[in-house]
Amino acid sequence: MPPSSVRVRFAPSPTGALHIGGARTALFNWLFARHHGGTFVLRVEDTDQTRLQEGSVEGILDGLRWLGLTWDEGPDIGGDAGPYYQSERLEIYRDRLNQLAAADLAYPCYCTPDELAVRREEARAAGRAPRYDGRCRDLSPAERERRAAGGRRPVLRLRVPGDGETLVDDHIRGRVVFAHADLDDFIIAKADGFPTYNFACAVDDASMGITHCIRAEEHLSNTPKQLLVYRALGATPPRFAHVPMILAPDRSKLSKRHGATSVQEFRAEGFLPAGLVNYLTLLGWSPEGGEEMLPVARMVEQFTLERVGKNAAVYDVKKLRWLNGRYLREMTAAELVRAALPFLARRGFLPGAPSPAQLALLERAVPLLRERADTLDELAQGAAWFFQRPESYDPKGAAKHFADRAEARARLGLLAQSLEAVAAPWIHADLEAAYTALSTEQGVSRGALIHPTRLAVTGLTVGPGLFELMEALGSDEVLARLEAARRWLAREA
RNA sequence: GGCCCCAUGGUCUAGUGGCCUAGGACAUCACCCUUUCAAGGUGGAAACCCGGGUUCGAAUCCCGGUGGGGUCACCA
Repeated sequence: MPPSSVRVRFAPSPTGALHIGGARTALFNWLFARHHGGTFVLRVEDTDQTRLQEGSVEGILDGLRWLGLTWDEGPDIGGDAGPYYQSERLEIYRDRLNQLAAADLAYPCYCTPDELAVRREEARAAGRAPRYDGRCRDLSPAERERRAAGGRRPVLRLRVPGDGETLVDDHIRGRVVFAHADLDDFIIAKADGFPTYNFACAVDDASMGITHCIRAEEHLSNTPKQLLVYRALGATPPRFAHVPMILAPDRSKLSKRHGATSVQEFRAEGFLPAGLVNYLTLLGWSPEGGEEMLPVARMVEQFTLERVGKNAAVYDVKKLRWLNGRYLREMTAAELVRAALPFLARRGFLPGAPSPAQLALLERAVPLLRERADTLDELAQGAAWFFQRPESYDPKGAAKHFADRAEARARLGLLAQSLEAVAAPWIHADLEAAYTALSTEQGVSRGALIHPTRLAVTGLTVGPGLFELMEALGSDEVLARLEAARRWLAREA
């Protein structure tokens, strides 16, 4: 793909974790940039000093990296359009602010937040739109001076034309018209001198040469304001594309009470970056061929804004799990071992730094385990029998397969005997042959041998194929567990 | 409440006036496979929000209604 002039950005505010909605927005921007051979810029929108959260930027960058969404310019790597923290771009805003004030395109407003809040409430109560009433709009220089002398720090408001309208030509939604009458003179600089979102965003997108602004739909109604800023500044706006929101299963905005919402949480639950990325891609976008599972390269190749839908998508963890499970099953045993290690350690099955022998053991178990796991944590969970001997036997299973204690004990003894005759290291085919022979010899079904064994060895009634399981565990361990089960049966009899 | 966006099965979606007896995927149900559980395979049930237009013909275009969402901060 030839390099192009496409420049897009993801501009998170460091007030928390990387939310899946934000991750999806970042992903679409990234996909768009990569598809067009353009540039993906990361910019930190930290103009609200009161809402900064310790470690948030690191968390967000980390989440993005984990997902594989690499950026070409950003806070940590710099770039020609820097700095990439808005808090470091104050001189730029100051300059533009002065420019607008000098041209009387913006004016100082001395109303306090409290006064504004009161008036807003009054308006709301009276059924009127809670908009700024413009009382500082035409203050004379003398009046301004008087208020300033009174100790009031003004904010700066953009002078919005009272009539006319602003057209947003959205790449996804088409032409959306906003009447200026519905807008008010919004604040572009706070009393502390920091710019507000609508101003900083426009200034930065313009000065950073952003060509396409791809963001969540919640920003659509901000767009006319930003367009007004561009106009006042005499700058050319980017092309806008507002992607649909991601909603919770009850169609409300996604929040904590809906379970995992941040990328970090999904990561901690054992989801794979490939699974999450693939799922997120399918939320609001669909490939031409309709395939569900796409490697990143294919997404990049296929991604266009034309195929982004308009309706909000309800996030469905079931499908995420299904996709994740498919990616899990596509990994090699070695990759899976490495990925599962932290989860195994967290459950106390393995030390954080396992020995080569433990690793080798694990590599034998993982192919068995992954067939019934959709996440890394589920895989770890399913590995319990592998690392620890059963402390008890599943009650329902015991009621069925250990009903007659004496008989079960005898049968397990018989089983142990014939297993001892199988040459170590065990191969599952040999084990199966031994079971088949014994079942013929004893005149019982294979199941009558298999089920009690499984219960004795794992304590469970469900799990991987018994013979593969025993092969992975090894003769010493299996025999020891069989013996332990017989002792238990003797005790319980 | 004002403004704005949206509307295909439970969920994600394909569909851009005839190819639609509306396709795919997840979930669900049944069956098959089978030593259990999964995985896998096969099959089933399941949708164009409603009402008006336009048109020979509408899921597709227009209008209205309804419903959902977003936004109206010195947050982003």
